Amino acid sequence: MLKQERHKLILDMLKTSKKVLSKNLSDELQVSEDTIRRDLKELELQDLIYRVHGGALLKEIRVRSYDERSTADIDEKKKIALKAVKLLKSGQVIIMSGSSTNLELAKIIPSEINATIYTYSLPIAVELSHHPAIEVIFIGGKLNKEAQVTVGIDVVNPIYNISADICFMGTDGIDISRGLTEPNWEVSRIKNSMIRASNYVVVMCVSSRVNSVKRHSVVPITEIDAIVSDINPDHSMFSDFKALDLTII
Amino acid sequence: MLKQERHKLILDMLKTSKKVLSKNLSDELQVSEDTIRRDLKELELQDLIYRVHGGALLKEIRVRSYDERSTADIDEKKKIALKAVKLLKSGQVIIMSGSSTNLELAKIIPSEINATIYTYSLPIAVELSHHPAIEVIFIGGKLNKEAQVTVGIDVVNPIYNISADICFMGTDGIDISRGLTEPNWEVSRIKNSMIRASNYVVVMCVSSRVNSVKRHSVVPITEIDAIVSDINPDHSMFSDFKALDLTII
DNA sequence: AAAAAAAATGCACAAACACGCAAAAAAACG
DNA sequence: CGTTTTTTTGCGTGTTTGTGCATTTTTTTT
Repeated sequence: MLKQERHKLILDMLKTSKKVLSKNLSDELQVSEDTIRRDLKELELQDLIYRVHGGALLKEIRVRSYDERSTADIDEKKKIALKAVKLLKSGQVIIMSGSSTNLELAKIIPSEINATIYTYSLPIAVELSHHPAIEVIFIGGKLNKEAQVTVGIDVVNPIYNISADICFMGTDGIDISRGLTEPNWEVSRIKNSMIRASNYVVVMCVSSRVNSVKRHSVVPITEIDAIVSDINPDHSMFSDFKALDLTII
Repeated sequence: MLKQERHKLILDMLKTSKKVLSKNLSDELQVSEDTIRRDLKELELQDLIYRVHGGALLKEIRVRSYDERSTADIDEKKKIALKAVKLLKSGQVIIMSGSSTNLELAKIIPSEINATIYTYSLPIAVELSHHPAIEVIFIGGKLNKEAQVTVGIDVVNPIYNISADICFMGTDGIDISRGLTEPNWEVSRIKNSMIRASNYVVVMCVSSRVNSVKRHSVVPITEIDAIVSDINPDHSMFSDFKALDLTII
């Protein structure tokens, strides 16, 4: 394995797990710890990582925007993103809704994944624009400044022409009888069309919001294929969903 | 086997496997490692591969280019933005192209201005989303990561349905006989449709680029209503434009 | 304070590299 | 067609780079 390959792998690992241990790296990459230390030294010199005793930590490239810092349940959302990223594969056509969970997902997509992603979220598009291999299609429309997503009929129409392999849908409300629900009517219509355009629908939901219902219906629960949450998929909370053949991750 | 044949094969291999080793190549292509090294050296000189000890890797597109470009002539662009902002009035429907000059303009729009702005530039949309009274319509499409704008047929079509009061157009080339020109073909088509959708067209151009011609034509000079530059509007450089009844600001 | 873990340092060695040169191959020319 | 010129290739030389190991120093843990 080439030195640069190792460097890339180390950076990718850091991106997803935020820390790496020299010991683990030497084991996984099949080189001596000395070599790993030299690698980390180089990466530190390039200002790409923050080296500490025992390994290295992720270097925060930029101070993240204010609204992101204040995001509720950010740790839970990062957990969800870590599980969801495993569903991504090269060659897929992907639709991503405009949730903060999806933003976390966008941040940790490995650089070797080569796929097409449709989104109508400004921050997700910005994040993905730094990815070397993802083709980004932004769905235009009137910008909702609060949610930083585009809304309106101009968003719904183009979605009808998409045929996606997988849809990552962030949500505020999922319930066994009422299905997927959403507080904003316009967003509910957009989410509905996104789901109808996708072969496989993954709902990402923090555990505290499972079994909550919002004002506007998006789709019945039967339209959902999988739920990714921050907690153990064997939790009793999900038993009803499992009975309906949903995959819990 | 000819040298160019090898080069092509090497590039093909790189595309599929993302890395090549000099040793393997010399074995597969039946030439000495020295020859392979010379090949790789040439390909590196053409910026097609990233050469490393032991072989070569796929060249990753640096996304930094946009940030680099946006800082060129930044003082001139701020001057232009200061002049252009005076043309903005509440109630207008505005189209903004994706230049760094327009980004500077977006930053200084007074908070009391209440207008609708169409744009296809990611950074401009992000900037405008912080404005309290501007309604932002983002024109979607495939994202060009380098310029951070959307391009393609999906951008041009929606513009035909717009009717705008004023269009702020950043440019790399304006010339009295060739009119507005643009290095990127797709962008030239988008700019053309933007101008046709607008009542009044303002071209913003740093003085050093006045009288420069790029590859693709956007519109003849007669379609332009005003030019905003960083220098004195009475400069002799503009006398020809004035004769055609263009406003110089 | 002692023990353990990790890091720095110096060294050895193999692999990969650069450079010059000459042979071979290809192209250009009369 | 043969000859000259240019390009491409392989080889010998010495140099650089990447890696692992032993030893010492530093940091962390107990």
